[in-house]
Amino acid sequence: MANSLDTIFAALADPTRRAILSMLLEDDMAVTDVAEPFEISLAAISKHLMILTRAGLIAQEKRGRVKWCKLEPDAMRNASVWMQGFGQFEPVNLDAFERFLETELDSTPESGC
Amino acid sequence: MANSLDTIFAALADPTRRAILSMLLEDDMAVTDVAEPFEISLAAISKHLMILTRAGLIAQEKRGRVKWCKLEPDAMRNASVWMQGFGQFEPVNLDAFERFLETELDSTPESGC
DNA sequence: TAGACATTCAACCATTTGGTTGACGATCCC
DNA sequence: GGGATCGTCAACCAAATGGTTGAATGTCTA
Repeated sequence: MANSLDTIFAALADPTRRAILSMLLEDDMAVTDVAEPFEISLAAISKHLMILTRAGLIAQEKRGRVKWCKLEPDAMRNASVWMQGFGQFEPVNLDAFERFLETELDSTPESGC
Repeated sequence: MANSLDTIFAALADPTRRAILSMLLEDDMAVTDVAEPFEISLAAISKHLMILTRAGLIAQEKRGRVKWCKLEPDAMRNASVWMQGFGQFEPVNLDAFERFLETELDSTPESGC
């Protein structure tokens, strides 16, 4: 059920949840900090995080009274691979590839060993 | 509005719609033929096709009384590019990349100039 | 121990979604 | 022209979704 394309794409369909994922791209965050930039209630954010967790897109770990959220790349990769099957019939994706490779090269040194 | 990540991911979240997209990967199809393998009504299929069209994932063209559906790869590529941004912080996607590049190399000669 | 903080639970609400059915507008063909 | 075929529209329905609020749980700290 986690990592199924149904739940992954449904999770990605909401702009709030995509924004949360982008925030987590920078760093792991506590639930309260995730909620801070949004107008909606903390309970609503909690639900969004539950949906992202069930989709396998993030993982939550409780340390003390704080629950930390971090990206879990596998699920997104699964969906990405599925989608790439639809790119095969056109000579596309090369620019995206180049941008990806650049980012890869740029971030490798500072991401450390 | 078409090609927005909201509508694209929402469209991809439904298994029936993903199955339709897979069918269209093989060939363009008329609405009735798209509906044939499914248990649900033709009207329901028509709605699914409308959602896929509004998301920019397919295009529909009416010739005579038959409406032909064909894949429109741009929208999916947009979403795919967005998703690839989440692969950058891990040394992943390389296998998918390799598979893609192989397909790319295989299909380039026959896709012509 | 008491209070503050972090997070979720439970009940509720409005809207959207995915499905149905039946009627309808086009179009093909006899 | 008239019947079959293709597809959508309209009205309806049940379930899911995204939000709210208030109470509850668990944990830190003074």
